[in-house]
Amino acid sequence: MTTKAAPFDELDRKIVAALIENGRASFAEIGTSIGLSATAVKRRVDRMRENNIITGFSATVRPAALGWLTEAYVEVYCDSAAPPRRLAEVVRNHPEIAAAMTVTGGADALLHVRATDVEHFEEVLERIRTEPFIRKTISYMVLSHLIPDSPEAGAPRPSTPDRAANQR
Amino acid sequence: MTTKAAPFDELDRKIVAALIENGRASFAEIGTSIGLSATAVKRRVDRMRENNIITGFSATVRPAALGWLTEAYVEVYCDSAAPPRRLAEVVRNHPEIAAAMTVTGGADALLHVRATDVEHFEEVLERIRTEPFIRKTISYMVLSHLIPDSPEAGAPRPSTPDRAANQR
DNA sequence: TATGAAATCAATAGTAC
DNA sequence: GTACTATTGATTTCATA
Repeated sequence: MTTKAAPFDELDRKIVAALIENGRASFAEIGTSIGLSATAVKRRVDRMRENNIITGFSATVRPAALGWLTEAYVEVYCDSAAPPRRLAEVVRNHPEIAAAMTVTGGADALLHVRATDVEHFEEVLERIRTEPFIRKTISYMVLSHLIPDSPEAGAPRPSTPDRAANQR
Repeated sequence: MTTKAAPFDELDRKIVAALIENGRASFAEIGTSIGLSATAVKRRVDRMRENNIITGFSATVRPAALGWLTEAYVEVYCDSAAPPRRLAEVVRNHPEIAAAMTVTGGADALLHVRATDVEHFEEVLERIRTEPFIRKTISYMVLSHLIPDSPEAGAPRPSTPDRAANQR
């Protein structure tokens, strides 16, 4: 069972869309725009949070404003059969890795890395390449975003904006 | 002038971190955790929104729950000198493109594409390849996320969850 | 140019229907 | 699904360092 008994309808869709656009919109405000009472909207939101359709709320931050000026995608090649379990552990050890996934194609994984500057990025890369079963990496530096206000052009992981903030 | 007169201090950093973790946290709550009054927190948040340090608030959504089951990164190769202006326009025409950036390396751009399923993805790819100056694309399908709750494992662009929602 | 305290207004969380 | 209500949060005003 992939879907459970979650009657996800058009109204839910509109509520989610509204909350993606403005995560602090009030239930009353959303309700007005879709023709529902605030209470009804709240109950639907609560249900969607229960069902992990909505997993949370977050501020969108311009990373450059916090000192994260460098960004790259890194292909990772592992020894023989890469164990995704272990790879996940490794990835969590480096807070500069904003996202990581296994992918089809030659590489075993693709990392999205954020760093304060090129020097910092090089340091991260060296750290990653030191990990046991990582054989090689290929980096693609991000030059500019073609969709500037997309969520992914956004914030780094909350865990460690420390270094960035200090480096200004 | 890159920074203007924005005295971004340790307290601001903590507020931002708190709001990234929970975008609906109350000012009082944040204030208590960092030793500031709700009023002071609100004023700092307002200032950071003014200064575009915080650009907005958004719900985090599990795309699979909305029917976006397929995800890929697509390298795009353009004819001769690719004009980033035009490329940005093209990218905006395809709502399935969640993020797009120019990158170093062989490719001119890297796209993050979300689709409901493989069939839908193929359709998107054909649409992209039909665009005037796009010469070739190379796709890397995402198999699994190694950081499941990262923001980027999150929602597609608010513009068009329509197709996904209908396709359940 | 910052803060905090108090008053007011709006939103949320319950409850009942 | 709505209506009503107690509580909580947001916001404004004012005083202070």
